[in-house]
Amino acid sequence: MRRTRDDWTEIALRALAEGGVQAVAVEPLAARAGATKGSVYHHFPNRDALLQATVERWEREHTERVIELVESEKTPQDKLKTLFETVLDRQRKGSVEMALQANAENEVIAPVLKRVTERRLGYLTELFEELGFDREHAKKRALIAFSLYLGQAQMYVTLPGLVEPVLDEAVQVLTKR
Amino acid sequence: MRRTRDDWTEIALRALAEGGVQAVAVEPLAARAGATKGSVYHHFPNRDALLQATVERWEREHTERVIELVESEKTPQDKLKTLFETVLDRQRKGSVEMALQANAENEVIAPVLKRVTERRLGYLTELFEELGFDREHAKKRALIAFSLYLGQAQMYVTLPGLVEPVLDEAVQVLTKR
DNA sequence: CTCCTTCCATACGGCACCGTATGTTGGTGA
DNA sequence: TCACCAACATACGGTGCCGTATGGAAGGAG
Repeated sequence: MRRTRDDWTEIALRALAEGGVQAVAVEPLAARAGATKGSVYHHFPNRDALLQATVERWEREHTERVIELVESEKTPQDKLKTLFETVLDRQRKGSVEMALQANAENEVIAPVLKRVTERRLGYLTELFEELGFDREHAKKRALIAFSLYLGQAQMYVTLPGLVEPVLDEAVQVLTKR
Repeated sequence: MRRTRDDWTEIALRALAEGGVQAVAVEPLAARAGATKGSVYHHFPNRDALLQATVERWEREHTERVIELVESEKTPQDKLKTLFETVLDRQRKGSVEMALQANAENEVIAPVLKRVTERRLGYLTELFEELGFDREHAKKRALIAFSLYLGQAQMYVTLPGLVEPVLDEAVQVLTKR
């Protein structure tokens, strides 16, 4: 069976979601794919290059996806709620997002995470401006909302089951002037 | 130079803060301490036992510390603000807290993290009850506040500098009914 | 002093993963 | 159909860490 570069990033992406950055390792991945590392090293110069291609693929494919999903809602409140709900859905089967957050200081991951975060903060800022906040306050709310998003995701790892019942309250708190 | 069990957990604690769970490794730690792993394995049966003793020491020494610090403030608002401010201080030199959060699914770390989180949520719930919320809403606010705490800490890793200006707003948002 | 326990160094084997070097195959164009 | 090249497999050496086995030093109890 022949494999392309994209095949490997896809396999790596799955491993990343399930086992974290550590699981993106050449030999285990190759074994899992029924191949040998000879194939991987044919497509990538080294492990970091594979990791980088993988997280950049994730960046392309998933960054806008959350925003698109959220944008399908009508009211800003519903958009916010949808945002937080995706947190729960995503974390269930293990998520790439949390795997990256857990390794935010990795030199390959850091720039990707930075770009994605800034993109999302920008979007959230617009959202709060729609809600009638001036730019300054909208920025602050956006940061608070995104921090809350991250925190909820983390909490879901530590103490699942506590997060769900709190979503409406969170949205209310965030949108109240 | 003779070393005690506590000496090793102290060294491990420093490594944990600076390099994460991965840095709590027998051989590097021994080298760093100017000893050999013979010493470590004399005091601990294996690496996991060292890690466990280390995080449990952290639990004993640092869990209550945050709460005590926060309790020194007068008004509930000030307490909340102090809570968020400690996030910033702590993260600067690398923190044990974030190292644990990044490895929340580690079987040694998970139970410790769970206990600490529940303890803090309990405290926060009381705090919101002081603020006049009924128990039900206080619980929700506590969860929101703690999620925000975690998220801010994580954001501080990814995009430092954005967090500071937002603290007052966060407190206002959280305490508004 | 001497014995005995505690503490530790040294030396070893083992595992998991990285990266390289080189041989092998299967498809493709001329 | 043959020559070539991309796409592998295989085999090897290297590194970092784990854990064990064993002998030696250092300090207190007698």
